[in-house]
Amino acid sequence: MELSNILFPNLNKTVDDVLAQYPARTLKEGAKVTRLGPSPTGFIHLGNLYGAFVDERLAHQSGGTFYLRIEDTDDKRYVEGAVETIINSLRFFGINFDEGAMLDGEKGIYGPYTQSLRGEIYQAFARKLIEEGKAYPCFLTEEEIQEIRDEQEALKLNPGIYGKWAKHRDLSLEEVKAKIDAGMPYVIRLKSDGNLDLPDDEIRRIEVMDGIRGKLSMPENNLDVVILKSTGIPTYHFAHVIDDHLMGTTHVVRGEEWLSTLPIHIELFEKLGWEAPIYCHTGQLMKIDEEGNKRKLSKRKDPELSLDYYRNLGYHPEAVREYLLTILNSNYEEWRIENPDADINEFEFTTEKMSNSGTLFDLQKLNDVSKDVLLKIDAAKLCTFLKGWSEEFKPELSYIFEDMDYLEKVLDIGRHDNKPRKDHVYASQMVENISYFFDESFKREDEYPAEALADKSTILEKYLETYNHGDSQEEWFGKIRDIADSLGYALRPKDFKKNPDDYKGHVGHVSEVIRIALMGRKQSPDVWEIQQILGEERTIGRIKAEI
RNA sequence: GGCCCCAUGGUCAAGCGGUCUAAGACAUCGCCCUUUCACGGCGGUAACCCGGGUUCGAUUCCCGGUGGGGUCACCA
Repeated sequence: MELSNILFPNLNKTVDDVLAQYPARTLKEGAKVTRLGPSPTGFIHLGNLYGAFVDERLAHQSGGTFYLRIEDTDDKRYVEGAVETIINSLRFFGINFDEGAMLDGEKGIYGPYTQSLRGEIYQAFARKLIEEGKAYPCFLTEEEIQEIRDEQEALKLNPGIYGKWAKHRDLSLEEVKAKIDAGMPYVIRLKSDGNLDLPDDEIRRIEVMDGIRGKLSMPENNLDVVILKSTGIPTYHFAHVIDDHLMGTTHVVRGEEWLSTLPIHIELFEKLGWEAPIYCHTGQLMKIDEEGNKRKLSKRKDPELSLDYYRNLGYHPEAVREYLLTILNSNYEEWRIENPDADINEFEFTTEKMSNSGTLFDLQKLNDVSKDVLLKIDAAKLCTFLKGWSEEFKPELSYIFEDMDYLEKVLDIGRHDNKPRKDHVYASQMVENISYFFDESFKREDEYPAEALADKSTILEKYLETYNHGDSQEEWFGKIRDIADSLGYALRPKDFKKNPDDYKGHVGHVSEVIRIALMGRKQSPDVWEIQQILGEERTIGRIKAEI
């Protein structure tokens, strides 16, 4: 009896069967096939988005294919509904898949696109490797492996199962059979040809051209890594190699944390007789916290790293997209300045222009980018965006959306001048910014200026007396100047600054009184414009209330 | 600790041996515009990690160090 039959008694699928199911892709010149392979933990973070953007751009810019593969080989981590979350989150940011796992099943002929459904495929290849003597069953228990590790540590050797430490490498057929009959669990390990126990200059090195980093040189792999777990499920390493080959991936984009396992993957490709895809190892994403201190974005649990964090605050997806592109490709920002209105798709994204060192996530930069992005979005769309955000995160703010025409005017204040206002940054900031436009949220936030406090009521009374809602902006301000003048305020701030003793204050203080009465704050866009939107009734009402 | 990646101002970064008394953007500071704010304009502060080479000449190439990061699982 063959070893492979003992190990895979019920496996009918052969490698040839599998290969026949996966024809090579017919791609036009230069077309790239990329993939996103998230594990379904239900947690997507900025780093995933960052990588996904690279994948998406590379594929769609070249007329290639971008597909979604669910890498659920770690059963402990599966979270219900995670796939939907992944797809929806990415869609929100404008990233759509052409193939692979979809909301309504699967699309494409290279499936199944969920690794847990591909068990026989991996097993078929594992069996082939065993038949060729390139892999073997290993019965080492957790305790035994720990003992090996301890011993290696004591000897100051690199830990791991390799060389003479790979004790089950050459088990006889009988030994294997006996252990299996005894019910011992086992894994399948790669039988690595690598040898690192050599003088430095004799160690074989692998050389790989990385799409982002250029030439990479590192010692070959020597570890007998697990390719099939005792459950028969493959490890990431094995699944990656099999899937990306079968599914015709041309470019594998992943974080630099994978760099150190690259030799494993290269050996696996060699053992299987396949050509490896082009690897693109991106730098890590880090961040600056609110206090301005820098800190690296830690692994998975950092809530500030969650995409939801930015959704919650209400960043517009276009803004996040634009920002990510500016840190993704060093020449993007320049291009954007030269082509302020060009479609994002017109920018030619290249891996060569990608930064290969860790990038600090800069919230201030995001905000700055966001201001410009939001300026280009017309008010009606902003309303829709704001409404969508509110419905999801701030339903209590529904009163804002009762009159969408009103909201549209509010959001559009000062946006069409030569020097347009850039008040809008993100949704939660916006609703806070415009809160005084709604009686439900209008409140006095600032104090009246000391210079004009004594005249407050007088100013407001006079303002009311002469108020005419139909006044032009010039007429309107002329009246304020009259009030200021009659009460002893300088008409020009400079005069007041020069001779502060000659005046109570200046015209700015007078209009500040009006501004606070109307808006409750001393900073706002142009008062006249706001009054036009507020309407006569509400304007007069607020003035009266403060007298 | 072994191995690997990375290294220009506070941040993101141009630069790929001379054009660098080192670009730009964000942040910051000052001035201007101005009835506030925002916008905008002008200007300022601020950097090639260190040490050796190679070279007529190094920010740029090589080596070493230092620093930061990653990785050493039946997780991805």
